[in-house]
Parts: sequence; structure tokens; C-alpha cells
Amino acid sequence: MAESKNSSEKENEVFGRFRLTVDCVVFGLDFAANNLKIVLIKRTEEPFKDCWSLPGGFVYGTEKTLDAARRTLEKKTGLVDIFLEQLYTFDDPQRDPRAGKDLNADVDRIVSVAYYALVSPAQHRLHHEGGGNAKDAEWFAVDELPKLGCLSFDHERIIETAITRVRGKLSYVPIGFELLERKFTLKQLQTVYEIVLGRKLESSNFRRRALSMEILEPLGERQESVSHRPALLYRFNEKRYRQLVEKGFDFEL
Amino acid sequence: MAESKNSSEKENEVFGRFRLTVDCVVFGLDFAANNLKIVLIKRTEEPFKDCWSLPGGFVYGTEKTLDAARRTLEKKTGLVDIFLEQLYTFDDPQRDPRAGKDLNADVDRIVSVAYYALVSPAQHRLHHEGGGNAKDAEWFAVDELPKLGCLSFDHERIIETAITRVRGKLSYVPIGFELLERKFTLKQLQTVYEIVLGRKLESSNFRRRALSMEILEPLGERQESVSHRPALLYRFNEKRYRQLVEKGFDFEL
DNA sequence: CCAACTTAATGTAAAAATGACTATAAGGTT
DNA sequence: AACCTTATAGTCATTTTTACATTAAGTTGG
Repeated sequence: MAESKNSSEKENEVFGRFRLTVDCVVFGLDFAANNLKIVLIKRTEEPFKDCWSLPGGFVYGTEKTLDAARRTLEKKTGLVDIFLEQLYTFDDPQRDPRAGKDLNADVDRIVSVAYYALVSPAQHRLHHEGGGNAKDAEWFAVDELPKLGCLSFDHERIIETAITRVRGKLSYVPIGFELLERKFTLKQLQTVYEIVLGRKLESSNFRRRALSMEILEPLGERQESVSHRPALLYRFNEKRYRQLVEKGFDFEL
Repeated sequence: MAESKNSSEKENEVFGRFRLTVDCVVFGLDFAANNLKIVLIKRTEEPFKDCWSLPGGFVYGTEKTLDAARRTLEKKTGLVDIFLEQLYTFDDPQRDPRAGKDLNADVDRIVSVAYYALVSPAQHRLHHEGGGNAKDAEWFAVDELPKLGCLSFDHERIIETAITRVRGKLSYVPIGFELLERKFTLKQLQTVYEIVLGRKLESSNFRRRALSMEILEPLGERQESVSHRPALLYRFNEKRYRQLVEKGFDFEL
């Protein structure tokens, strides 16, 4: 533990050797239950056997961590082709008990680069035959996560960090659309904001602001098989958004 | 290079072994020159000998990367006790040519966890006798960085990322105060915003917004030895700020 | 000492954005 | 056809923002 050496010794002796892992916090919206959910995996191996954990895994020697995130996410959950963004790097020396043991006998530490993702669960189904050391992938409401102590490693902290990040970004970066299908109604967009931000919004005013940015393209089509007036469908016009950003436009919702 | 193996082999064989470094983007405001500056170090060793680079270095096996950032920053620049926040982790497999060679013969990759810092150059002077593999620390205006190719590794990209982050955060997190001395005038605060955001602001309106948040504590004292009406001095009341945040207050400037 | 100068600080009116609310539209259901 | 539900448009008072004008408080130079 007390490995600190004075500077007269060769510095290289204390440079750490690390293994890197990635962990993914995948958010999805449950319109029915009106809450935000994340994907967790049941661990089948020690440490934290039978505990829930974020999908992820070790990074290969030749791949970028983003690619590792995509690879492990697909392997453990079946999710492919989704919006992924680097969240934070978690490096507490005590965060992973595997360091220095067994397959990791030759490394001092295991550091995790966390990513977060936003998906529409309707368009991205989980597979339930994940191999590797993860048995099953399941959606959990963020305010009903498995009890403390049943989450692996420092994953609870990673999740908290991810929630804070998404809440913070939602209002000034157009990431909310990732939680919806390509075509959506204004009410659905409003619901995204209500659930993530955790408070009710006023429809009429929300509509006005959303439309005033001119990045929502009305599709002419209408909602189908609803037992009330069907809403118009829109899509997020990303090209238009980029053009506006070029001119100094700031998204805000 | 082409180490990818199919999944029938033992996975552990391809799990990478990493060295971690930290790199610090230290921002300071030059009121005289009216621009934003960062600290760069002249490298004295290969690779990138005689090129400029961000202060930083290898992470020890037992320390957190934040501590490594503090340690290397002090060693190379003399800066201590400053605001430091994790920026992003840079992991391009080709980013550091030292991987697999010499002292790093036993690792596949060198990944860097970048931090950024905001300081008041007036209160945090650089020492110019830095040891290690860095000769000299110097302030560079962010829009007059050393020519491309004279910046080490992927440090140009790290700097860009840091600038974008600071610009983005300035308006909704009270980090601008870090660039000022403890006591400051409203005009100085305004200048922080003008320089970082890169546009002029209207004094009267800026004052009103800044004061309306009630996190600036007037100190009674006034500016001294200026050849015009001396401005009142304020300080950022961090305790008050935290109280307000508890109640759901959002900083915005 | 006074006029001129400089920046600080306050005030103000028009314009724009916001919030709460009302009214109407367009479907399905009974 | 009457009614239910949600979509969508519109209204208006209030608040916030913006641009600009005014006054205040110091220094400097004659």
C-alpha cells in the first residue's frame, strides 16, 4: 500500500500498470410507467456474483474504449448502433478488487472509462441470451435500483454521475430525441423532458418553445390508432440543427 | 498490430495492458492582452523533444488520477491548490508512440486522463526551474498556440476539448470566479465572460444579472489606485451558492 | 480649485419571452 | 348525436431582456 518512494529512485518503478474496462449506462424511457430506466446485468461470476452491474468489460489492447463499449454492450445486451458518449473515468484505487489477482495478477489497478447511451426501448430490444459472465439484461427504473450492496463495484456512483449528466445536458443539447423513435409527437417529446427532468411542463408553452427552434420537421403524417385526436408526427432535423449551430444558434428546451 | 483474435481463444490474451498519464489544461486570463491563456511546457526528452506539451505525467500505481494531476502539475509548473476537474480520457491507440518501447515495453497502450484547471495568474505564478523532463513553463494565448506539429502527442485535441468544455460550462456553473482573485469588481467578472465567450457584453445588463443571483457579496471596500471612479469589490459567496443550489437554484450568467 | 476625463453604477422604455389560462379542433366511444 | 379525450391555437398579464440614457465618484491637468 505505502509504495511511495522518494524521487531519487527510478520513477518507473512506481508507474502503475493498469487494466481498463468500460461500463455503459444505457437509458431508456418507459412511457407506460412514466419513468427513466437503465439496463443492468446479473453477474454470474465473482466478484459480485449474482449482483447487478452495468454492461461492460475489459478493453482490448488495440481498440478504442468507445469501440470496447460498443462491443461489450452488444455482447451483453444485444444493443447495437446507438448513441454513446464518454461519461467519466472512474479510477479509485479500491474500486475493483480483481486488481493484482488471478488473471490480473500483473496489474496494479483496474480503471473504468464509463459511457452513457440513450435509446428508445421500443426500437432497441434487449436479447436475453447474453453470454460471457453476464446472465441476463433487464431494465430498472432509476429510482428503484437494486438495493445498495447489490450493485457491483462503484456502479452506483457511475449511475448517479450519468443521471446528473443527462439531466444537465438535456436542456441545452438535443439528446432527448435519442430516447424517442424517429417519428414522434410533440407530446412524446414533452414527456421525455418531464420524465428526465422530473417535473410537469405546460403543453402549450412547451410546444411553442420546441417549434420556435425550427429543428422539428413536421411529417404530415398523424398518429394512428389512438382513441382521440391524433397528433402530428415530427422528426428531429439534424442537418438543420447543425446548420443553425454553425451560425451560433444555441439549443435550449 | 493486427492482434485481433477470434473469441475461441482465451479472452485474457487480448485484454490490454495500459499505462495511464494525466495531462492538465491550465487556463488563466490575461487582462492586459485581453485573451485566454494556457500553460505549456517545453519537452526536454524524446518523443517530441523541444516541442510544447501540456503539463502532466505518468500515474503511479496507488494514486488517483486527480492526485497524479496535482502532483505532476506542481512538479512541472509550481502551481498548487487550484481548481482541477476531470475533462476527458484520450485513448487513441496511436496517441503515444512510447507504448511498447523502452520503459513501457510491457504495456500495449498509454491512455491519458485529461484535467482542466482555472487559475488567476496573478495569484498563481509559474516557477521556471521545473525539473523532470520539462524545461520551462510558459503561458500561451489559446488563439496563438505553437504551430501545429510543435505540440506533442494529441495535446492540440485535448486543448480544443478543454476550451469547448470551459466555454460551455461558464454560463451555468460558477467556474469563472476561479480565474479571478478572491476580491474582484463586477467589471472584471464581466471581462472573464467576455474573453472566454469571445464577445462583448453590455455592462449594465451584466451587472443586473450577476447581482440578481445574490451570490456576490459586496465587500464594502473599493478598488485602489485607479485613475477613475473606483469600483466596489465583491467576492463569490460559495456557501450561499451551495444553499441556493440545495433549493433548486440554477446558476446562469 | 475647476473643468475635463474616465469608468462605476443606476434608471428607463420598448421589445421579447414566459406562464397561466381559454377556446377550438379532430379523432374515437357510447 | 352527444360525449370523452387529447391536440393545437390563441390570448393576455407578467416577467425578463435589450438598448440606451443618466448620474456618480474618482483622477488628471490647467
